[in-house]
Amino acid sequence: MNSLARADIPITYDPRSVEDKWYKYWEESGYFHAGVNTEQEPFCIVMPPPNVTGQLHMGHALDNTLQDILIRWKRMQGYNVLWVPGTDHAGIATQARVEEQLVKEGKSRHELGREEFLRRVWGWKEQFGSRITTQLRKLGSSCDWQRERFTMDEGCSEAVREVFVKLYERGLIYRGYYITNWCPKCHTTISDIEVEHQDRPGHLYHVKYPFKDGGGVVVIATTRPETILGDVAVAVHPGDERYIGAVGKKLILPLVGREIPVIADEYVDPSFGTGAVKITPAHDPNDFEVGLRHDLPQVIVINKEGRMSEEAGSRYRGLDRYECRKRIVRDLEAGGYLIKTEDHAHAVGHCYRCNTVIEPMLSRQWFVKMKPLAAPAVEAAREGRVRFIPERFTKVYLDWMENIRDWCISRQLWWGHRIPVWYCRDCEEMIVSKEPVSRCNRCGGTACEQDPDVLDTWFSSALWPFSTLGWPRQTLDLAYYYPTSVMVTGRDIIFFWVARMIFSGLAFMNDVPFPDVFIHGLVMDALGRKMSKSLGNGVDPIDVIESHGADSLRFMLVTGNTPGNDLRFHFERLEGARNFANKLWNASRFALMNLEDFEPERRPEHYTLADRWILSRYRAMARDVTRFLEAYELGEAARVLYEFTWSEFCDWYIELAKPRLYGKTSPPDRATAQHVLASVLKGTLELLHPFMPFITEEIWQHLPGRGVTIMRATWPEPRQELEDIEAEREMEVLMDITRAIRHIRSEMNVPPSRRAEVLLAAPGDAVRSLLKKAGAYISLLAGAELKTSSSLQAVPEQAAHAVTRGVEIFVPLKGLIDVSKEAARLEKELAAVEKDLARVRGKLSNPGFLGKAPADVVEKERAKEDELAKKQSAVRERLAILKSN
RNA sequence: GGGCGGGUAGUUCAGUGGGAGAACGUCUGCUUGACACGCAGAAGGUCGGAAGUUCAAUUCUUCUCCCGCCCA
Repeated sequence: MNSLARADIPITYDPRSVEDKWYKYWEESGYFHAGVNTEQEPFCIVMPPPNVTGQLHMGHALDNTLQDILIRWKRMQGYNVLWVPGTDHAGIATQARVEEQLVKEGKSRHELGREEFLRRVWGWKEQFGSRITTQLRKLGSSCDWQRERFTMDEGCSEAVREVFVKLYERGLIYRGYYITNWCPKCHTTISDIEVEHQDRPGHLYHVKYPFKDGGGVVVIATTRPETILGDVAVAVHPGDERYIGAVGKKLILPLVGREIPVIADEYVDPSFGTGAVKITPAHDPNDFEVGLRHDLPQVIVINKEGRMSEEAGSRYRGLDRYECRKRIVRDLEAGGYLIKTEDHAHAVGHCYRCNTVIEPMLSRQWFVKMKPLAAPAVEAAREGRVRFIPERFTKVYLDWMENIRDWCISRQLWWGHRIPVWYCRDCEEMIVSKEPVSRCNRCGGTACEQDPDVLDTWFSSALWPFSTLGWPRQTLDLAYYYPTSVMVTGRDIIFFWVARMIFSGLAFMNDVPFPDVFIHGLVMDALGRKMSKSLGNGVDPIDVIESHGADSLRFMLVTGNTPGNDLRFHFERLEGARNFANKLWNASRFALMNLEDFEPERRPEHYTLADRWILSRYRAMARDVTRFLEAYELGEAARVLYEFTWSEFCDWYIELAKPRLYGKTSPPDRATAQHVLASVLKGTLELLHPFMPFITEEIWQHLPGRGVTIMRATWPEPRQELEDIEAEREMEVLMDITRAIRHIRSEMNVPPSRRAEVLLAAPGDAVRSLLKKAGAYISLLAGAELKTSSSLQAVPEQAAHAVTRGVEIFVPLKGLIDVSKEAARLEKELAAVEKDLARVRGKLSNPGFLGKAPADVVEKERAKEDELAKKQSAVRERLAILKSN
């Protein structure tokens, strides 16, 4: 099908009838698939894996649109392009969803048992695992589905075990009894960065602790009085004169009666509260550290349910921690211990998953020792081997990396990679092994049990850039595609993920996983709020795709957005993108309607000014698009395409080409117009393809001289020989004059249907010959009958007037002109000209400007002065004539 | 408390050491042989405030106010 009869092309673009068809074609034709070819330069991205049982949200849509743009662009540039897709097992989130299901059935996971529970989760994964990948296809993501990976597939699991064992052998993984962040709802430990600090109103309770030997009290201030039950000391700053005599003495713990010492520690901030701090090593991270330094006992008074434990004593045990707080406060008051209660806002840690208040808790956990791993990762960023775009995120990354704390990696969950460690029940030997252990290698006993915990989900994601390429096996893919080319992800997971991939890559591949990290912001709702389930303000990308098309969604997400900055979702902007798609569709429809007898092989003999102009503009646009893409300025690239297509190609070139295509000039001229129209449209579609893959393919397939797919078309290189400065300059003049006439017509209410006589006085030879050559453009686009001369013998009195580019324009309007209205218009014009002129002359009379500004800038100002001065006198003369009547 | 981002037309946002831009909205006029998801025209801004550097600052520096985010 070389062209379509007019009736076959719908007047409005309908993405629904187009998108699925092309995606299926691309995927089935294997156009997304890549393989090693050492003759070619690779370009590789691994997709940030979405939650396997989740569904596509706007963040994914943005992230994958940006990746797909880079991927499609590089593929057209001739790189060997691989985009690896995959999904994440999302430990806590997925397990929580399945547990919710169980609750509905009136069961718990413990009733089911580990094995049965895991069967249920895998079933859940099977049920929903293809939902998000289907949705990614609807978006147009051109990833290699033949290489789709899952963080818990066999290869990734092997990588996880390998890394765990290697890190353990290098002494970088240890097990210890430490304070960690416990979520009483999720029933697991979480790492420091999974804790979200939110400012909450609370109280600061001042409580007096009496000395054992009579003689006074020490007043402490606390926000968590319930932890008094676990106090083992009171600490003061060593330099605090208020407490010099107290250090070393014993206090009696209120309500409990336990003897506790007053100790001195640098950690205490003497300016906060009373300068005396109660120490609860089992329930506060700072107190824990103090406890270690002073060899204090650890008294656990809150259990894993967030309730008071046996140790809390009979009066309090079993109470919820907040219930207990109330009772303690009452009891302190009754006992005369409570001195005062102040309002006090403070940051409280919440679980990032379920928003429950985190309980610092002592327990035995596995940790990664971070300092040795962080050092090379810091180096890599400092030396520029990893570059963040935008650059400012380097600092965010470095600040975190340089102050990093050990990473708690064990989770008290069942869904995830089980920790590859076994314990011998007989001799308590600990065996760290990649393979299952059934026999103790010390005592030979056969009662070996695997550690019940699983690893943090991010432990496996950290390996993603190389585990997906085959590691720990030394595959060809790994050798060819690693390091990958760029990581595209949101600013919210720089710590969680990007940082961990970087140190993991350095530790196990001896190289950074990617030289560039392209960071984007978050997609907010129209009011600038984060989209969230609880607010119900999320916009479903699939709904948007069904109503407006994936191309519109993609274009909307990418335009007007700068790297790293958040973006608001406005329905109006989506409509704008949809309108653009429709504009492109109709421009193409117009072209196809006029290309029926087009012979692509025949070279044009003579280009018109309009042809030379649009080809030159097209070249500049193609150059800018590529430049912007290279700089990761995707929004700017899209803007340039939008403006060229709409404001230059459609508004001017197509309009100028119409008479030629309608056969009103000559057959060869019609062929030339066809040639330019087709080639500019084709190139524009190709440049636009990474942004709007579906519509561009649909149109491109109808164009003469097409190939198998636009995906494999060659990326248009800006051809230098198309540059034509003279044509651009001349067209600017013609366009300005056209606009000036249109303006007058509109102001003077000359109906568009009426052709107006227009007199042009052009004293300059160059302008006059241009008008002679291409005045027809003005006639066509301004609906004017032109009469041109170097000067007018008889200036019409009844005429509207304008001056631009050294040309005086008169639109005679006998009987139609309102003299006072026209005079007012000209007065306004004159004022504007004189204001400009005064500013330009101010500059030109400044010796500093003349002496120091570059010559071309001065020259430009001089030219401006000249033009403005001429305009001023022309407008003045015109006013004089009007007023003399 | 520390760091970062933003403050530009009614709204949402681009952008830049030398003439303030787009989209949407508003106003006016148009069934012009691709498109009313359109065409043509217009109105609308002391580029948050102050000081400094410069011949020249919306753009660079400092201070300051407001909004948002991250970290402690």
